[in-house]
Amino acid sequence: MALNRYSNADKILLAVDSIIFGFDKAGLKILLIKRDFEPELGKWSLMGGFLKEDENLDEAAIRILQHLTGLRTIYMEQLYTFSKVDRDPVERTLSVAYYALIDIAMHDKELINTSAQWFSLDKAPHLIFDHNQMVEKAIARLKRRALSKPIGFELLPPKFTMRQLQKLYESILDKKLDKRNFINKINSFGILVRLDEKDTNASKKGAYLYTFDKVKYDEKVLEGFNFKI
Amino acid sequence: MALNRYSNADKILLAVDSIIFGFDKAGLKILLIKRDFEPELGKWSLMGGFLKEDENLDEAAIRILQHLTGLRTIYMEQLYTFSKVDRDPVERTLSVAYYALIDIAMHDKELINTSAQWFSLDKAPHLIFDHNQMVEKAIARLKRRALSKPIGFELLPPKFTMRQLQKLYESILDKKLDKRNFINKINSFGILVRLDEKDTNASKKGAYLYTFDKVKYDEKVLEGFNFKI
DNA sequence: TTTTACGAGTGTAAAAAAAACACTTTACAA
DNA sequence: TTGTAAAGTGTTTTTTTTACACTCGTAAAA
Repeated sequence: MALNRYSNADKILLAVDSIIFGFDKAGLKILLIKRDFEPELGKWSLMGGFLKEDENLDEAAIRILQHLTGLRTIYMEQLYTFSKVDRDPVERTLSVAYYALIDIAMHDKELINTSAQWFSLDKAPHLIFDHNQMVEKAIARLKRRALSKPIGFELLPPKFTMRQLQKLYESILDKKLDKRNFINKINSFGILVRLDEKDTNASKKGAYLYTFDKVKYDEKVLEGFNFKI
Repeated sequence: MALNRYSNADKILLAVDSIIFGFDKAGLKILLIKRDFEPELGKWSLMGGFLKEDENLDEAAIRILQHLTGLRTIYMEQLYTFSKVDRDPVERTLSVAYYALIDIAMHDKELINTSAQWFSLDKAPHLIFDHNQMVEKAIARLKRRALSKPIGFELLPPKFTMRQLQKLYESILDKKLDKRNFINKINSFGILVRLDEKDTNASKKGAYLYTFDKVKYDEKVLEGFNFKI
């Protein structure tokens, strides 16, 4: 009886596809790869691979990303499982989408796959299968996340200016923010530490550098906040 | 090459398990079933079954629920995919969890499976496998949902009193609310229509009955709101 | 050497939203 | 007629959010 229940059931291929968000001076970007195998050879796609019998999904997502790009990302989170019957023309395949956050400048040297490329969100090409839908869902999730938890630790360099953090929020929320209100709000969370150093890349006067107070940052990640701005 | 990519990959069993939330006078409940097959025969479990080759996950979730309980639910939503390698002792199985919302009184007659039973959240038994973890995640999701979108259409009878709606929010958020503030807030969304009828079940004076203005309700589901209360 | 240009930094007042709060009404039952 | 139990109803206070403009410091250009 037990064996029947299980043995009657269909076994199915499981893909894991990841939306890799990166951030640099120019804004928020996603990492795409040019497919080097059929079907859809030469088309752009998310980073993806198949789940193995002996690993869980989180492990697969990390393994695939590492293998395809060399990147060891800091933050990955499961997004949604896509299951349309004909989503993959070759064979019935479900795909569990993950999204990841990384600081582009920091990890650029790790990138080993030359067919991988960063695209800003508005200039990204059409993707294979249902990957565009996955990206949309990831953007929506990232937006919600940015409003309810601190974000940036994974996307910014270890030291960053207030304007970089503001720009990050602006690219995620796709909306200009008032700089005074932004600073006041961020400071009210107590997750930043202002250093005595300044960054003079972007201005002659120089801008204070900040780091995250990781303890308070992690507290806020757990408890959440209301970033209504 | 193409065939290789796919044919090297492992195929895996996919379960679909559903957390069914129901609401009645006594509060928020979940529907559990006593397993009638091994392993874990006789233990309590979520409603579950296996995904078939020719259906997508949403379809499977609906089919399984209908088959096990007779219930035709109004609202189902994918929650998360659980993938620990040894989560099912019989065989490697992934499970995609769904959660559903239904009005208990309305659908009680549909319930055909006598081993299915409603439990209030705090009195629910230990469940098999990782099902308790699924329930926790579903409760957290439902809470977030209640704060960002109207909820209740699927859980309440067609006509309901303001106190029933408040009680629903209170059981989801697990927190007492002030009745005047609640009414003011709900009214500000404009999703309710007050009828001339009164319900005298709970009080001698009788309480006004309301219905949802489905058009405005659906608008608010789409645009979301901030129910900070 | 003075002027210009550019981003950095800073605080307050007005408006909106949320929270706190208590008494009256109704109708049935005792 | 009196007691009881739930329904209904607004205002004030507090908190949060928004709007808004000038000075500072430095490097480059005049």
